[in-house]
Amino acid sequence: MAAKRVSIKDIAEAAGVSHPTVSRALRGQGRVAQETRSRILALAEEMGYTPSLVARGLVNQRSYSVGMVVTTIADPFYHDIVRGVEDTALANGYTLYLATTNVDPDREMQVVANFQGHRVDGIIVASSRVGARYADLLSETGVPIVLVNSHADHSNIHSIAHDDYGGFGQIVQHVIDRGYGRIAYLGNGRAGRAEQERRRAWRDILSQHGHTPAVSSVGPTGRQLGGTIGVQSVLDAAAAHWHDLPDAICCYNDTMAIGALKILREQGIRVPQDVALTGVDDIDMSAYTQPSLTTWRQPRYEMGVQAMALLLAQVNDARVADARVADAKGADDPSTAPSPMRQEIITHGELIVRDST
Amino acid sequence: MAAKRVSIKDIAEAAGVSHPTVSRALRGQGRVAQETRSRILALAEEMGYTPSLVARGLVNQRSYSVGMVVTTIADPFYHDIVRGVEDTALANGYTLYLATTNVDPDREMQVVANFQGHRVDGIIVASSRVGARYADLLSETGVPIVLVNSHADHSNIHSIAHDDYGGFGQIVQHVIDRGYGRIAYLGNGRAGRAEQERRRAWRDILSQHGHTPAVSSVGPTGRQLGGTIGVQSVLDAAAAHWHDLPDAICCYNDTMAIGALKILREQGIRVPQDVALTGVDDIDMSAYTQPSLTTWRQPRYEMGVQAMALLLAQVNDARVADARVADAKGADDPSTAPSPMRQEIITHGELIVRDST
DNA sequence: CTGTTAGCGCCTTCAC
DNA sequence: GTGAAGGCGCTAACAG
Repeated sequence: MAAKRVSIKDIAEAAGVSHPTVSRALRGQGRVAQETRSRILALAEEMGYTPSLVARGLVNQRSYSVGMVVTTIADPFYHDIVRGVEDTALANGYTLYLATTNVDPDREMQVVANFQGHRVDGIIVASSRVGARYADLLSETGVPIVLVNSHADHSNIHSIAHDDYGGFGQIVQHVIDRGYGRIAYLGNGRAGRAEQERRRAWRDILSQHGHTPAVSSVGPTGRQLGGTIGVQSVLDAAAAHWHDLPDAICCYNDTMAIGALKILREQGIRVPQDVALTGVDDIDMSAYTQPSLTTWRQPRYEMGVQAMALLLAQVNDARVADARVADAKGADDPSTAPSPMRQEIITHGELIVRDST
Repeated sequence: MAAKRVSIKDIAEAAGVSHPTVSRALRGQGRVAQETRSRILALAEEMGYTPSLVARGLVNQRSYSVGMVVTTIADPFYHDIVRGVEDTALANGYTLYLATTNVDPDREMQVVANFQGHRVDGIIVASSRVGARYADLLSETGVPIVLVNSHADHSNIHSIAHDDYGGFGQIVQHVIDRGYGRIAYLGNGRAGRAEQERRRAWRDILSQHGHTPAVSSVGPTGRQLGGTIGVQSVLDAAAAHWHDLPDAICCYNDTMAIGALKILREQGIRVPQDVALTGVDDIDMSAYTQPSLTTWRQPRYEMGVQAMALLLAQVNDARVADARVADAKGADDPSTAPSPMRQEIITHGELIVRDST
């Protein structure tokens, strides 16, 4: 039933001109008589014309779309990143393909293959583990790539990350400043780089202050359930090592801390009187828990914006490079080859002190 | 630098055959000699060929992509819906464009325009208010549409919704069964159909039991902050009407209930001893609050799956219809016109009783 | 079984 | 200023 989509040919016919003229008029490029143009524009409007980005993409060799892969959108950490990416994409005329993978390698492959099939102009991977793991695969597709909170040594893969080491260090420092001595770490067994950085920060800061980073554990996931399971291990380890409760537990993220909070409550352990607790991410919920959570806030939205900006820069660079290659065809001077300097942006967050410490 | 993308022409040349043959071999359609085919397949693999869905889409008049618009992915309610849609899309060879709009009409328009530009094969709108509002706009694009938790009277717009009236009724019934008498409702001033249904259920069930649905209010948003602000209004209204606290407050959703919980706690009001509290959605967090939240769980993932299934059915129907029209060109018998019966699927959830009642 | 021709909707030279 | 070709990568007819 759907009325046949109107094309520039239809408009051309209706206006009594040729398609190229319509094309020029619509895009405001090339010379077109003022009168002709306005007539065409009116006609296009009236006929309900929408340019086909797929046809346009075919000739221009760009799809005006980018693919984004995240592990899961259920993790509040990614919400703002996606928002930042989306807003920036939209503002630049790009539409966003979004795919979630749950750290499933097969799914990841399929998704990237899909993106390639659709000839996305770039891919953003926000997935603390998968990104690094599939860097090779991603890199050989030839599509510009930006990694969020992950990194790879490939020269054509840029990245934007948060200073997890510094941030978590400040949390641990804060806890020490508050006077807590026996400080445990509850990590996320499923995370990659971020987990390593945070654990390392915990160890280093503690050592610098003469404390022993002896008690730590990991939960099976970075979600509430992972927190409940992990905190029990921490308590057990603390009992074994200190024959007592820890003074504080620094968690991988807020969500795990909230899981931990539940277990502590159930065991009659008061926070922060008996045990202090911290998270990371400053998710919405952290201000509403009982007690509210001391945490660390990354500039997530900005990270998303910058990730997309970085991608756009690459896309445009690639086009410039292509043009250059095309111009210089035959005369292949290696010095004209594009030099894609790998760029890595590091962002910094801020400490949010609440009632749990 | 990116090596020129390999096309079927390149493969054809390498294999010493023509492109159409390569095309046939790759798709396993039409007759191709066993030997030729395997040679082509090997070559394609070796040369790293990926079919261009944009070129294919241009000739087939389908993009193998669908657009999904949600108000925000920060609302846990949408996570599973998106997952369901995405999984189903992927399983059927579709890739998903995702756009968030924050109930902003302009944004909504721009996003839909983008989708049209990319010639998506269908659009899913999960946005309790916007969907209904822009039904006209959406409908005239001629693209198959499925509304989630919203509805429109256009014959070509299908929808899938949850039985909010029945579900919320069961929550209220549960609260009554628990013996609470003065039952207030805390709504979401930003929501559309769902808000109306839930409020109506609250009113009806109360009336049926001889209670007066006198005290209610709305928060400015459906998030925690909306809950904090809204619950204060409810308390004020209760004080004015009953000169006392309400016995129970039924909230629009879990997130608002969590906001409310914080205010109640700050005012020394115990849940559920002084006031019982309920939410809707059964978000992850609801099992981890203090006390844990009695709530209602919709089959969200299934809703997403069905929404996509409904869309696929429409897409295929449309194609069948197009074919029929093409066959019958000239002989325009109105009885051969496709009859798109509007389909509306209603799903049902389940009550989750926890400690807040 | 395979090659030729044509065209999806658009843009980009190039003549006129 | 405008129109006439040609082609992006692929598929759908038809020949052979």
